[in-house]
Amino acid sequence: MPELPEVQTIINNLLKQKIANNKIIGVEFYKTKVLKNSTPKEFVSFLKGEKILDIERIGKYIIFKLSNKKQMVVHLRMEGKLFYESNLTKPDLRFLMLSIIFDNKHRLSYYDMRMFGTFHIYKDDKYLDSKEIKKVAIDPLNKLCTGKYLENKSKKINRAIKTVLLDQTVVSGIGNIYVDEILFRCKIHPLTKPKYLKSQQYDLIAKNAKLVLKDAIKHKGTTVASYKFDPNHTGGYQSRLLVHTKAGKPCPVCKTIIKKIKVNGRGTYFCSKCQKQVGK
DNA sequence: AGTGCGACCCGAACGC
DNA sequence: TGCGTTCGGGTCGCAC
Repeated sequence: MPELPEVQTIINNLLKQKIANNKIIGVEFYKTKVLKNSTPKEFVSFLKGEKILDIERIGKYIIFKLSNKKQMVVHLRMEGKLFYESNLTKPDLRFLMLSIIFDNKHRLSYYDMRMFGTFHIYKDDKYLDSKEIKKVAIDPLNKLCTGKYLENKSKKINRAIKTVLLDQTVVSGIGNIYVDEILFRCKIHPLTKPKYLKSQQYDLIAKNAKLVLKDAIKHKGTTVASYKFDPNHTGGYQSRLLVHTKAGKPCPVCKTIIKKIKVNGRGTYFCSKCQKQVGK
């Protein structure tokens, strides 16, 4: 699932392919369900004639900065894919939602098996006031995302620490894969309530979040289901996962068999020996 | 205000 | 083999 490292990799890859500064000449629609605040007609007239100047990330949202102070905000949810390509990606054709066509004959195509992704369009930086972007808390890679910050933000929440770290209004960009990896490295049980965690454990969460997420970006994200950052490339971080998807396998630290439980409905992997639950 | 949970969606995985 | 059922994932919105 695209989380912070996957979204960042997709952006890096689009910019590397020099998507910027080509003029948009049209849009082909195959399904229109992903358009959230425009009709297809409005969407195409909004984009036509504009250029993508830059691409940024806010949490798991992708912000396309367009000419004439326009912005297109995309969220991939679980299965969304953005490919900059000269031809449509054949095996994925049945999941093709739309293609934005450029004057160099290339296209930015959106594929989504689940049709869960979202496209919003805004002018004059109004995306910053939109309800989806306003909710996004500090980025875990930000220097200001410290143990102290996480502690202050979490301590009044009476939910499992895993659920808290997945809450995008607490800290943004972390999803179900990386939260398991971060908590394992911190030796914190995913069901632990924030009030039972010490300040130094919050410091550890802040530190390991940066470490894991940066390392995952370095390896171009994690492919456990279908994530690809372009039609021919999957991520590489799956080979570095320590607990996520490892149920039944030995813990890389103590050889105890990794368990899988549900936390707030999410599949959760952890080592019951390394990650002891404190309090209830 | 904080919390819990169903809805969204449908291919893949699973069970019989 | 082939059918039906369940699962999962991020986020929203509603009920308590």
